[in-house]
Amino acid sequence: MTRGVSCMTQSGNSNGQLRGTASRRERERAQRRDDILRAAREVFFQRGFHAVTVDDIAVAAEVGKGTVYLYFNTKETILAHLLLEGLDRLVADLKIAYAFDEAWDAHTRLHRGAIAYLKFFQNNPEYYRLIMAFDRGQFQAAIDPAVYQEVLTRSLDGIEWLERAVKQAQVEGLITIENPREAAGVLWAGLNGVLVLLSHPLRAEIVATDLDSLYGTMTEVLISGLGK
Amino acid sequence: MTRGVSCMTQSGNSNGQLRGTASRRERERAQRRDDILRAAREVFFQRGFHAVTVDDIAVAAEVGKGTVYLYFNTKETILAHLLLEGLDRLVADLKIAYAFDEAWDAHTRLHRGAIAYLKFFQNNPEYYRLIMAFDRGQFQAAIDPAVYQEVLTRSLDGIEWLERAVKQAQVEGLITIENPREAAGVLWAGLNGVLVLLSHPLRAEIVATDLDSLYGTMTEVLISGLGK
Amino acid sequence: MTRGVSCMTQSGNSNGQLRGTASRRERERAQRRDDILRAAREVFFQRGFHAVTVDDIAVAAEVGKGTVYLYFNTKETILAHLLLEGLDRLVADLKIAYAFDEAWDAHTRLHRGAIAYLKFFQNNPEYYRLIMAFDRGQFQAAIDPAVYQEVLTRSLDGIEWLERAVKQAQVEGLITIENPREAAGVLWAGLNGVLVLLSHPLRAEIVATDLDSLYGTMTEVLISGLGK
Amino acid sequence: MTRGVSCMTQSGNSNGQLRGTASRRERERAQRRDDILRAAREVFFQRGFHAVTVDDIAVAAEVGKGTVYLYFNTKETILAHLLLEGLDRLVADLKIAYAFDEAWDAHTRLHRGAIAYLKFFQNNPEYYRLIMAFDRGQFQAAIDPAVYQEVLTRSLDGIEWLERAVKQAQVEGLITIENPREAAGVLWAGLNGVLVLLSHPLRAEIVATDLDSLYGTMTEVLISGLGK
DNA sequence: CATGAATGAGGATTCATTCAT
DNA sequence: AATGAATGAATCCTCATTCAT
Repeated sequence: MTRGVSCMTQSGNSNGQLRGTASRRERERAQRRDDILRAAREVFFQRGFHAVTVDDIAVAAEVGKGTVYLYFNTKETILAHLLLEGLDRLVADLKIAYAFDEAWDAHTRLHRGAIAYLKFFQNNPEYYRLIMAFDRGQFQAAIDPAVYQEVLTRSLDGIEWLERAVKQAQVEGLITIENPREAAGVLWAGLNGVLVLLSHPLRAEIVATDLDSLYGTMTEVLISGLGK
Repeated sequence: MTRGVSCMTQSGNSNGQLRGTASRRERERAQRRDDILRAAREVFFQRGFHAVTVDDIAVAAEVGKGTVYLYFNTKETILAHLLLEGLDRLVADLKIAYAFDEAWDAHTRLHRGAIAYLKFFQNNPEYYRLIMAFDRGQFQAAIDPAVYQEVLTRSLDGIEWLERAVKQAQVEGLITIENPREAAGVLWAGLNGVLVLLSHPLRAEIVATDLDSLYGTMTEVLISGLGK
Repeated sequence: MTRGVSCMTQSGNSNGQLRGTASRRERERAQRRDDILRAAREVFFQRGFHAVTVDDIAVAAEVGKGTVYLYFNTKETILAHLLLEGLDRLVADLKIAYAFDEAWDAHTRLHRGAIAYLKFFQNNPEYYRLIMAFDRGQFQAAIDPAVYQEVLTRSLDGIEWLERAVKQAQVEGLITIENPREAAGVLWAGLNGVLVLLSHPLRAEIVATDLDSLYGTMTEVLISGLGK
Repeated sequence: MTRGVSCMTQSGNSNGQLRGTASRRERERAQRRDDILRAAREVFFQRGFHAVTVDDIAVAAEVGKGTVYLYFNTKETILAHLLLEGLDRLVADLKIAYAFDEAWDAHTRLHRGAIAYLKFFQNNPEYYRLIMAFDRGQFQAAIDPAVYQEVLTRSLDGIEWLERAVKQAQVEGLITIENPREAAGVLWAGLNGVLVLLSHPLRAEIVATDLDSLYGTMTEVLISGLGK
């Protein structure tokens, strides 16, 4: 819902229905674009960025190689759009989870946020890896600065919602630590730390613990610890 | 003699003096090997795995390109040995920090371990990134299974020391959570989560908090939370 | 009507007014064609044949890319027409200069021709380069044979006027060499040789002489030498 | 003779015989290099720079594609070396022709120089075209500045010898024009102008004159004209 | 043991041209 | 007539690895 709009490079045709040949052209363009992104998603997620050639994407999308370049300037750009896609999904999930228009208590809200993050990780492991790996290596250099900004902005949304929930928890006396940004950082770092550890086959083997269990424990430990 | 030893960076050569031409040959081999690893360390850490060619390494090591292949089968293998090197350092640091032959209380021991991990991260950011990035991407496939085992073994050392400290903390009543492995997992995940978050430029920007401060808070929160 | 006419840049359209929709269509076609040629002239002269894409031309002409191919079969054809355009201009300039309907003496006529050639070179350096470079490289193969013929025909006009002036000079005793075609060849080769040398940055640097001066000297030397 | 030495990138081993494996390596390298240059000469001269791929050169040289890049950084570099090769030959021919250690009169010397230039053109038409085309188009940008300098230097040799002969002609009263550089420019421009004209199929057709004849006439006309 | 010359598979990107609308 | 989306052939260059000396 949100994703489609926010990722569209051109358009901005928010008026829903379009009519005439111009609109059909535009719809076809959007369709092609989505075809290519879907194809890229498949092959990137399956075989990894480096192992995939632009030809592979073109074949999977059933278009010519040149067509891919008609919609995306570089291979990296395609990956960047998948990254944004993933971030969109995550942000959307978190928005629903935090639901600041609902009258929940802080404990419920924090739990819902934590659960939503875990679910996102479990349902979209490739997107999660993409988001976490972003900016590592020489990838960052090849990326449109606008995309970087976009990633930053969206990520800030997530952390700000968390911070807002933390403030509520402070009001309710659940959390006693002063600095809300630091408390939010601890929560994010702790929960994400579990995902990072267990998303890695080798480290998962070392920890030898069930993800749900460890994540749950971490949630309790953090909330408990933040409340002194 | 064993491979495990040979990848010690500052190899103690604790068996004293080797004599005769055979020993000189061996010493020269070890020297060459170290030269190459040192060179690889420099260029890999400076420019990244992909940007570096085997030629670069050979030039930096002042040996022929073929010589590099005399000591390491593939480019990936070299990186793997750097990874082991980093792990060696980390394990050595942790061993000193935990110092189970000392009669410290659990709180002190846990703190010392946490501080050692942070120091390692701050003093060897490239080694840390290498360790964390291990197994991501196409790297894992190209790696010698023996190295994988080695990494697993060493890492287990670290987690077992942590677990041992946790058990001591349970005995002393500092930690009330039942499963010591889970408690150790929470500690590792939490502390490492801070490092992961702040080792990433973009996320560091988002969190906008000082590393030492956040890491310290996390330590307190975790210990406090694990003690109910 | 004939292709030859259509490539006149400032086409005289000497057949007066065309009327009716048919004529309007035709005028519009001619207009589009000129738009494209004008655009091609700009971009080719500014950035060179190879650096320019058909898309660049289309954008500069403010037409669709397909439209370009409606008027010219290949990218090379467009260049060929620019070449003819340049040749048209040169021939027109020479015609005015030689002005065989005027009662000038041979010396004046030869001088006027020489000056006109120099002025063309100075006022239209890109056209001059185009004319001189013609047939070099792989360009010749991609060219319409009709264009080749056209170039040949026009060029012959020029040399024939020169020859006619030479014959007048023989009559007047200014030139004593027997074969008028050879004398004309010497004049053309000599004057053109100066332009070739000085139109080339590196060789201009080597010769280190002012164009006007060298050209003037050459003119005198040739006429003088041809008169024994 | 001169050429080989002056074009060698490395080496400078002017001591003739080399011994030992190091020298053999070096000789083999030089041999490979020459193989590639010879192959490039063939295919470039036959099909033109743009029509030739690096693969074509590799195949013709019977080496791998990578090997070509071991000796020359870019395709343009190869052409540049062919250009220098041609220039070397020309300069060598001119040196022999002018032979300033001989006690010839100016007329003889000028004639010998002119003839040598003509012979070079006739024996090495492709080299001549290469030299004349140099610096046109985008080629100049891709070239090593050192090569440009080299071309400049060599070319200056040629023009200086011509100038020296002109000065002798002034002393002997054969040439009365004041500025020797200008007189040399006229001679070079005139003779080269004939070659340019007749090296071009279309213009040769227009002029319709025998090269030897026109060149000879030009020589006489110029010398005669320069002497008043 | 040491070397470094040789290899050639591999891949991103461009662009002239076509053709359905 | 006009358009511009789609195509895919074409090409330069890199670099890990091998192997003869």
